[in-house]
Order: sequence, then C-alpha cells, then structure tokens
Amino acid sequence: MARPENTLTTREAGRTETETDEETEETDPLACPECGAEGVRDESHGETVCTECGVVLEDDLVDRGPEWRAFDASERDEKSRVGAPTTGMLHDKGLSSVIDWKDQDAHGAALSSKKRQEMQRLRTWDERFRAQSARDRNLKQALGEISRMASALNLPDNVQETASVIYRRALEEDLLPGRSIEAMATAALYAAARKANVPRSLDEFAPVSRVERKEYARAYRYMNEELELAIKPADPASYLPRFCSELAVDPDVRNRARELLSAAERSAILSGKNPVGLAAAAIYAAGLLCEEKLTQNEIAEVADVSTVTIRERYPELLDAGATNPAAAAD
DNA sequence: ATGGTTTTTACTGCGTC
DNA sequence: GACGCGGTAAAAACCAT
Repeated sequence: MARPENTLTTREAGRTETETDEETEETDPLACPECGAEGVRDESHGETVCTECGVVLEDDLVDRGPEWRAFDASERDEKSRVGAPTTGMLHDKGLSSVIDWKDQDAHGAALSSKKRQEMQRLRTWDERFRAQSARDRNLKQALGEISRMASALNLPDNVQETASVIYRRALEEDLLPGRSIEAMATAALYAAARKANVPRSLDEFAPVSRVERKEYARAYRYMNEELELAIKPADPASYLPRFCSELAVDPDVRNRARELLSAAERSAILSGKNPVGLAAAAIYAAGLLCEEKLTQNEIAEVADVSTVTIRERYPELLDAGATNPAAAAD
C-alpha cells in the first residue's frame, strides 16, 4: 500500500517540467489554451481554472504565507494569522514560579484570614494562567504542523484556518489526552480539507504526517464523533479536478466524468464505495467514451487506488450513465 | 468479537503493438 | 517480450452490530 516513492513531489504526468522557473513568474492571468479565456484563481481549491471550459490551468499553488511559528525575538503581531493572539505574556517556558500552598508569609508567620482568602484567589488564577500557557504551547506546535502539512499537500489557507479552529475545539474539549498532538493535528487538517470540499484521501497524509496512518485515522474518527463535525461523505466529483489536471486530460473527459458521477448518484450506486475509486473509475469511463486513451494504470497511479477497483467500478458507472442520460444541469 | 462488504494483492490468460 | 485489460481467489481493511 504505502508506495515507496514520494507521490507528492513527483507530479509530472506528461507536462513540461517547470523546475527552475517557479518563482520568476508571478501574477499573470494564465490564458486557457482551449478557448482563450483567462483563468481564474480559485484559492479555495488551490487551482487556477478557466472561466469558460473549466480546465485546470495550474494546480500546484504553493502556500507562500509565513509559518505561524516565528521565533524572532520581536514577535510581530501579524504572525498570528491563525491561532491564539500572542500577548507576549503567556509563554513562561516552564520557568515561572508557583504560589506556595502554605498559608504563611515569608517569615513563617500565619496569615490573617483576609490574607488567606486573597492568596487562595491568587493561587486559583495562577493555576488558570499555567493551564492556559500549556495549552497555548500545545496549540502553537499543532498549528505549526498543520501549516507544514497543508503546504505540502497544496491545501489553501482557508482549509488551514478551518483546521486550526477544529484543533482548538478539540483542545478545549480535552480530547487530547491519550492522543498525540501530531495525530490530532493531522486529523484536524484532514477533516478541514473534507469540509472545504478539497478532500485529500487518508493515504495522502501518510507521507507528510509524522505519525502512522492508523493513528491519525483513529484520531479523526474520535474527533468527528466528539465534536460532531458532521462531515458529509466526500463527493467523488471533488477529486476530479485534481486527478484530471494531473493526468493532463482533455476537459471533455473531465466533464464527462462529472456527468457519469452525477448520473450514478441518482442511481444510488455510490454509497459505501470509496469515493476516490469512483472518481478514478469515472475518469477511465469518460476516457473510453471520449476516445482518449487513458490506461487504468496511470489513473490508478494518480488516484492511488488499484486497477482492480477501477475495473470493478467503471462498468457500473457506464451503466448508470446510459440508463440515466445526461444531467439536466448543463 | 463478529460478520458482511469493499479493496488490495498476486496471479492468470488473452490480444496487440 | 512488454503492455493493456479482464478475470479470479485469498488476504486485508473497513464498518456496523
């Protein structure tokens, strides 16, 4: 299952290598090779798509935003793009003192009852402060991880922010004990990506997360349960743009695949099936219909499913597409 | 824990380039 | 011969109970 090569960095799929000139070109509105219309940058999907025909012109938009974690001595305010506001008061680095529990003054003399009450209050606040601080460090580390992974997976900013909100909720509801920060951070990001309709499969997190797939998968389930995130099952169609542009296929194929999927949705073929596999099969089926030669193998490669799965699914999709002719949504 | 479903792995034969 | 494709059986993974 875990394939040895890093699938993240090796996205070529037939397109020309653009290794050296990545930073040189900046904000030029790419023109669509098909219809000439200009592309529109779709931040939430991390892609640039053509307004006319929907071709993905560019999809590896890199998040060049600053890392949340900035260790500069001069802590800037703008660095907290996400997460807790930095007040500069919180991070005691574990060195702060604790208010003693003994009701004595510095000379060992007992305190008056009024003083005692006052000290009690101070202790309470000291505790709260301490807890707050530990929490903040936790959050900080998690957000750093989320940012790193989001960037590696080409997930846009808003997903990152959603992830941090989710993580913060998990933290507030004490879901962390017994689970690693890493696992929860990964789970939060996974959830956020799905919520934003730019899903990445669980497997895709394996190379970028620092914990085992099993671990963050479990963290996700737990979190989903406890926080009642109400995440709908991933829509297979939401994988299409990414896969299609990675395969550099004709936009026709992509649209065809989308139609097949919505037809299949009506026929209720989809439930219980792996959405990634369905998307892959839809692309293959669409390739057949459009007479564009796409092998099961190359699709299986980019989608990270087996060819068997594609074989298993695509006849069903063709079936549904035939009996349930084109969606009226054109 | 258990059983049912889906996916994967590994192996097969067949046809084509 | 390599490759694409389809079929299969057994193992693994997943999910609800």
